[in-house]
Amino acid sequence: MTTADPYRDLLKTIAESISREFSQSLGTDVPSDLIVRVIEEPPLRKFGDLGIPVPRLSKELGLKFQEVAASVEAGLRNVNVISKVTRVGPYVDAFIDAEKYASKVLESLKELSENYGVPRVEEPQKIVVEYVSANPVHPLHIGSGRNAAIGDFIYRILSMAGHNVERRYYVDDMGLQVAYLAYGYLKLGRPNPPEGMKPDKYYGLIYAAAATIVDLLEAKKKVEALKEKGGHEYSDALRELDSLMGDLARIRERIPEEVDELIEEISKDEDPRASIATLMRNYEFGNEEAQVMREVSEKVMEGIKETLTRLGINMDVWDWESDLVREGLVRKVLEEARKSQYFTIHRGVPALDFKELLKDKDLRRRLRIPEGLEIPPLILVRSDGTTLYTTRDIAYTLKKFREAQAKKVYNVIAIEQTLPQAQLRLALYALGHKFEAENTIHYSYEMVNLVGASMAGRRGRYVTVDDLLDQMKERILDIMSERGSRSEDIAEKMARSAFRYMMLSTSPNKTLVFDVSKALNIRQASGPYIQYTYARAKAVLTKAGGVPWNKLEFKGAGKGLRRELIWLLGKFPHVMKRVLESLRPEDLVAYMNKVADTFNTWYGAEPIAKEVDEGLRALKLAITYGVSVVLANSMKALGMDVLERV
RNA sequence: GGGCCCGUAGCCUAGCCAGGAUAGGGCGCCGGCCUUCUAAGCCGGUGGUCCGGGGUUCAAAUCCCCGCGGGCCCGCCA
Repeated sequence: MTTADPYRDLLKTIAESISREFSQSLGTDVPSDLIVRVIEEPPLRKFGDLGIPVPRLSKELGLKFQEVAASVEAGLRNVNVISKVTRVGPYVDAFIDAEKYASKVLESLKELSENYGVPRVEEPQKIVVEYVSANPVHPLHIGSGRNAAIGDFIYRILSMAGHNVERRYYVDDMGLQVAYLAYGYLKLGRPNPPEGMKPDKYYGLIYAAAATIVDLLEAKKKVEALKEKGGHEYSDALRELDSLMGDLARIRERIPEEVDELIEEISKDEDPRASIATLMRNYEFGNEEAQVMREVSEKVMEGIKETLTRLGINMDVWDWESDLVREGLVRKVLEEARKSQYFTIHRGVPALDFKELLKDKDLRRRLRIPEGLEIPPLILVRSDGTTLYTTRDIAYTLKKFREAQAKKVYNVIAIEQTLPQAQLRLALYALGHKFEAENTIHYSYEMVNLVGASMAGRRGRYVTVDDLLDQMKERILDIMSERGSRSEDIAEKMARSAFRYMMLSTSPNKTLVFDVSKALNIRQASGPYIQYTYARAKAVLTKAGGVPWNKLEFKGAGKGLRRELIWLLGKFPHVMKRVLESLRPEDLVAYMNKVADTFNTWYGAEPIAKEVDEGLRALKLAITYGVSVVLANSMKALGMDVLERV
C-alpha cells in the first residue's frame, strides 16, 4: 500500500507503537498526538534521524525518567522501519532503515508522480484573496511588489489544495491620493504620457509633483509666519521646506515642464487643499466633471496591469471603489450603521463606537483584535459629507462575501493598517454581519524600506517593480551571454521568479530592507539557483530516458546523500501541508533550498545517469525524479516559473 | 506617553509560539575544481557577547521581569 505522506505516517507509526508500549508495560494511557509533538530531528544526522527528549515526556506524564526511556526505547524497537535505537544522554534516538523507507517514499512518488506532495483539503471552500490593491496614483513599487508576491502565493497554494479561490484587486479611486493626482492632471490640461513612457510612471510623477507642490506652498507660508518668532519651531519648518524642495527638484529632473507649469498653476490657487476636497466631494456625489478621477485612475491602472502581467499575476475581478458608491452599497452601510446600537456622533460626525463590544474578551479573540490595541471610534463620514476609506471598505467586504459566496476573505494588507482592519471587523460585527466579521482575515506583512531612505509615493521616492525586473533581467541576460544561451523569454521569467523568491524568502512579519545590488546577486539561495537546479535534474532525466521503475532496487538507498535526499523527499507532503496551514512561504523556500543544495552536492559527488549498476542507476534516477517533482511543486506554489531549460 | 513587531558573525536569515544534543543556512572574503549527466555548480577555509542585565528550570536563542536599539500605528489619510 502506498501513502501520500510518508513522513507523517512514519511519525504516526512510531507514536502509536510507543503509546502501545506505555499502556502495556506501565499501564499509562499516552495519546499518540502528544508523542508526535515531542519527536524532533537531532541537530546532527549521526545522532539519528529522529529523537525523543525523555525529560519532556517524563515531566508531562509525571513518570520516572528510566521508565519512560525504557518504554520509548521498546516502542521504537517495535517499529519495522526503524533499524537502530540508541540512548544518548537524555535522548532516545532512532535510525530509519533507509531501504525500507526509500521503498515507501519512492513508491508513493511513482504512483502520485507530478502530484506528489500536493496537499488536498477534505472540504474545498470558496475563498477570496484581495491583494495588491495599490492606489492608482503611481507605479507598483517594491512594497506593493511584496504584497503581490505574498497574495499570489496564498492564491496559488490554496488553489493547489483544492479550494476555489477568487483573486480581487480593489481600485481605490475615491481616495484623497487620486484627488491630488486628478488636481494636478487638470492643472496640466489632462496630458498624455510622452512617447514610450508607461502611464503609471508618468502620472506617478505628476501625482508626486502635485502633492509635493501643495505641501511646499503650505510649508512656505508656515516659514513666513514663523520668521519673526524664530526658535526651534522656525528651524523645523525651515528644514521641512528644505526637504520638500529637494524632493521637488528630484521630480523636476524627470518632468521639468510639467513641474514648472504645476508650480505656476497651483500658486494661483488660493486654497489648493479646498479645491482637492471639492473634487472628492463632487466625485462621491456623482458630479460629472469630477469623473476626471476615474479617467486618470484608469490610465494609471493600465500601467499597473501591465506590470502585474509581467509578474505573472492575473486578477479575477477588479473592483472599483466608485462603483460601490454608485451601486448604493455604501449608502446601505450608512443606513445600517445609523440603526446600530453602537452608532454615535463623535466630534460632530457619524461614527461607530466599539467600547462596549470590546469588553467582550471572547469576541476580541474571535475577531482577532490584537491584545492591548486601543480602538478609537470609527468615523464614517467627514463633515463635508464624504465617506472615509474604512466606511467604503465595510461595503466592499460585504460585497466580496456576497458575490463570491465566500466562506473566507483574506485581505493582504500592510501591517501599518492593523488598526483600520481591526475597526473593519468590529464594524461588520456591530452592523450584525457576524459571519463576515469572523471570517475576514487581515494577512499582514511588514514594510519594505530602501537602504538609505524610506519610501514615499507622495514624494516620488520609490523603486518600481518595473525597474527592478528590468535590472534583474539585464543581469540574467549577461550571464546567459557568457554561457552562449541568450533567451529574452527565459530571462524575463527568471527575473520575475527571482523577484518572487526574494519577496517570499523572508518572513512577512519582518521588515525588508531592500538593496538593489543584493537583489541582483543571483547565486545560491535565489530563484535562478532553484530553477537551475531543477533544469539540471530534468536534463539528467531526459538524457537517461526517464526512470526505469521496473529495474528499481533499494539496496543502495542508505548511502550518504542518497539517504539524505530520500529523507527530504519523504518530508515534502508534510512540509506542504504545514505551509498550507500556516501560509508561511518562507518555510517552503527553506525546504526548497535544502533539497537543491543536497541535490547539487550529490550531483557533484557521484554519477547518476552514468551509473553502471542497473538497479542502483534506477534508484538514482528515481531520486532525481523526486527532486524534480518537489522542486516543481514548490515553485508552483510560490509562483515561480518552472523552466525545463535555463 | 500608550500599543504592536523586530534585534542571532561584516551583511541577510532559520530556529522562539509548544525550553532539550556541538545555534542551521546564505551573501561576502581567501584558496582550489570545467576531456564524465547544465560551472547560475561543487570542494576547502574564514567568521557568533543569539542586544544587555536579572529570574524560572536538571536544561534558556526559546519562558518571565527590567532595560537598550530600530520600525510601524495611535488622522474627518489609506
